[in-house]
Parts: sequence; structure tokens; C-alpha cells
Amino acid sequence: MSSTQYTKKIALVDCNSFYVSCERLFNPKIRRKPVVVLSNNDGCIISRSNEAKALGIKMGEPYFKEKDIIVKNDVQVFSSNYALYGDLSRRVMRTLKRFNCDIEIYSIDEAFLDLSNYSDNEIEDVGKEIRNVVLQWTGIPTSIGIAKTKTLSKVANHIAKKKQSGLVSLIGVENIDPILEKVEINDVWGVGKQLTKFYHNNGIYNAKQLKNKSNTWIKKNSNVLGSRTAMELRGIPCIDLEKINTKRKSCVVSRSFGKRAESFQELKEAIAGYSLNASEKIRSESLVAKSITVFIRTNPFQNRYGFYSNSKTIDLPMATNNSIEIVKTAVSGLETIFKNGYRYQKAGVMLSHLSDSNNGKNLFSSERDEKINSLMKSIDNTNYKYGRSTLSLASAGVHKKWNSRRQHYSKIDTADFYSLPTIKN
DNA sequence: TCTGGGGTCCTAGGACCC
DNA sequence: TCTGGGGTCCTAGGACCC
Repeated sequence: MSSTQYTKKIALVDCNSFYVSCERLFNPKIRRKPVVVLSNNDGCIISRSNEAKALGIKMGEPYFKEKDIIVKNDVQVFSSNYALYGDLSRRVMRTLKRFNCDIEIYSIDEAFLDLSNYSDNEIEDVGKEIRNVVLQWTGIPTSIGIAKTKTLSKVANHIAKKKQSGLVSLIGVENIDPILEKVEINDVWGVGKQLTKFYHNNGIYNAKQLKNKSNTWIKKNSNVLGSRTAMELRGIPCIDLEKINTKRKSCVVSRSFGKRAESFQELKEAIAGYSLNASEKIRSESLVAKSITVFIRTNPFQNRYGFYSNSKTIDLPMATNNSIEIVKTAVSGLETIFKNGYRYQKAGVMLSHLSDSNNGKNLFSSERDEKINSLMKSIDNTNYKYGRSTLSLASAGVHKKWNSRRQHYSKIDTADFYSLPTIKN
């Protein structure tokens, strides 16, 4: 007779092949076909259906390298549509919040839930229920891993991905060593390329071996992060759930160009556009930036025309989210690093040292500042209502020859009435 | 011809100070 | 031959994540 137990329980809910699942939602014909979604600029493969994985198409691989397999097997290809994925992500997260627990939205397609309020006995059923409800309400299939720590829930999730049920709980499992033994060390959360190399050199090839390594060895040979991973594998929680509302510390907008850019004018348009984007983003989160970094670079994979990469960081006299000021500062930064004679492949803007905007008021705010603030607000509102970049500043340019490639775009926009899918009888 | 974008955290080492 | 010692703060770059 076991009494009702309430051990610590963290669930990791992960959407299966998220971007592919989003495209499939609006295109039932590709439900059983191999499908891939490409990164910005149609550069790399960043989401694959199981059928595509089975063909040997690799994650993160450049599109052109997999093109042969793709054509030969009639793989369906999509350019990424982040407006769509963002919208569906919000629907999934909103659904998860209904389960009355603490939630950390970890990425666009993943969330940690603290399910400690449910008893050990009912936890599997709760997991099943979450999967079913998310699938019913949003159409997105998920995998769920449940365990005592975040790292272990990642492990459980990893195993769940390969299971028909899509659910694995390690709660109540007396000895998890046989399970951890089958998890390769590089599949453990927090262990990347470099750490894998280091662990291999020390005879650690799977999660069980790291878990059972002595404390003295861990302390001597790894930093805080490494120690934390080892502890978490032992079932001792070291990484807390990060509740929503934690504000971000930086904001980056960067893009590769569809066509290489060479002139200052082209780069200026790009930088101005990214700056506008970034200022709009931080305004929507009531943040102000204290410094701006501009960076430009040529293609690192191709040195035929010479490689050049540089960046410039400028501190602002006063933190701001004013588009005009940010664009001006960014362009002046660009002037200091731009060099003629290179074929630029990528550029970006980073706003950092972000802090709360206090509604734009501070000790020194003047009437003029108030006017600028209300101008910014009306730009944001108009752009929100009538689509991005309806109103923008002249320096952002109108030609945009350098704009991204997006050859396989699905044109689905859940926020746009006219592109909602039609349901046929 | 064609190789994404956006984050966080940690650490070594430089600058500066007494 | 041999060029203080120790503290703090900041930043660039690395490693990792999705």
C-alpha cells in the first residue's frame, strides 16, 4: 500500500517538429509526406517531419546540400513564416496555462511545467490529458517528459519523442541508471560540442556515467554549469523554473542578405530597417536601451572576395527607445566600420543594457520627449493595425534589393482575415 | 550560386585603484 | 636573471540553448 506522494515533478512539453506541424495544420495534403522548413533566407533546414528525418536529411544542414535528396523524394519545402509560428506558439502556451501550474515558456515550442501539485499516482494521466488537450485545441502534437528536475525531464522528453505514446515519466522509478545509460552524453541538456569532447577524453560517454562520477572529480573538473548538470541527473533540482515576466537583457535584429550588398547605401537601409524593428520590439515591452551595437560581415564560408567582419558599440547618453535616435546612432556606428570593396552577407543591430522605460518619464524628460513618445506610440499602433512597416523612416529605404530570399513561403497569416484557410465541404 | 536568427550565462583578462 | 600585491569592475568572446 503506497500512500499518496507528492514529489517534485517537472514536465517538459515540446511540440513535435513544430514549424512543420504549423505548416501541416493549414495544408492537410502534406500530413503524411516528408516536409522541411527552411531558416531565413532559405539558408538551412531547421525543422523536419519524421518522414524527412527518415530520408537522412540533417538538422541545420544548408538547403543546397540536401537539394538532391529533396528533389528525388518529392520533399515539401517551406520558407519560415515566423508570424504564423509565433501565433500558434501563443495558442499552445495559453492552453498549457489552463493546467493550473507554474509555467516557464522556454522557447517558441517548449515549456516547463511544475506539476508537483499532482500526486505521483495520477501524474501519467495528467501528462496524457495535457497532450490530448493541446492536440485538440491547437492541432499541434507534443511530446512530454516528466521527472524530478529540469535536466531529467529533458532526458524523459528525449525518450518520449521516439515513443508512440509521446509520454515518459520517471516519477516513481527506483533506479534510473539503466535509462540514463542509453542516453549519449552529447544528448544531455547543457552538454555541447566542447564538453562532449572533454567528457569523452575522461571516459564519460553516457548520462549514467556523468551522474555517478564522484563529487570531488566534478568539483575539480567542471564549472558551475557542469556541476549543476551532474546534480540534476541525480535528481537534485538546481535549476529553477523561470516564471514569465522576466524581462530580457538584449534585443538583436539581424539578417543575411538575399543578394550580397556592396554599397554603403544598401547597408545603411538594412541597418536603419533593423534599428526600427528593434526599437519597436523594445517599446512593445516597455524597455529602453543604453547601448547600441552595429555589426556587418562578409560570408565566412567563402573567402574569394576577402573576409571582413567588424562591429561598433555606442553608448547612449541616456537610455532610450526612440526610433529616430536609435536609427541615427546605429547609422553613425555603421559609418565607422564600413569599408568599400567588400561583398557583405550579413548585418545586424543589437540593443543592450535594457531596462524598464518607466513609461518614458524620468528626471530629465521634457515636453519634447513627451511628443516623441506619443509619435512612437502612434507609429506602433498603425503598424500593428495595417501590417509591419506601413509607417517607417525614410532612411529605411524602399528598394531593398538586399532583402531575404523566401521562395517557398506559404503565405499563411492567422492574423490576416483574407489568408485564413477555407474549409471545403 | 546557395551555410539562420535570437537569446543567456560564465570566465579570463585588461583597466584601474590603492 | 629577478620589475609588489591584491582588490574590484567591466568587457569581449566562448559555450550553450532552441
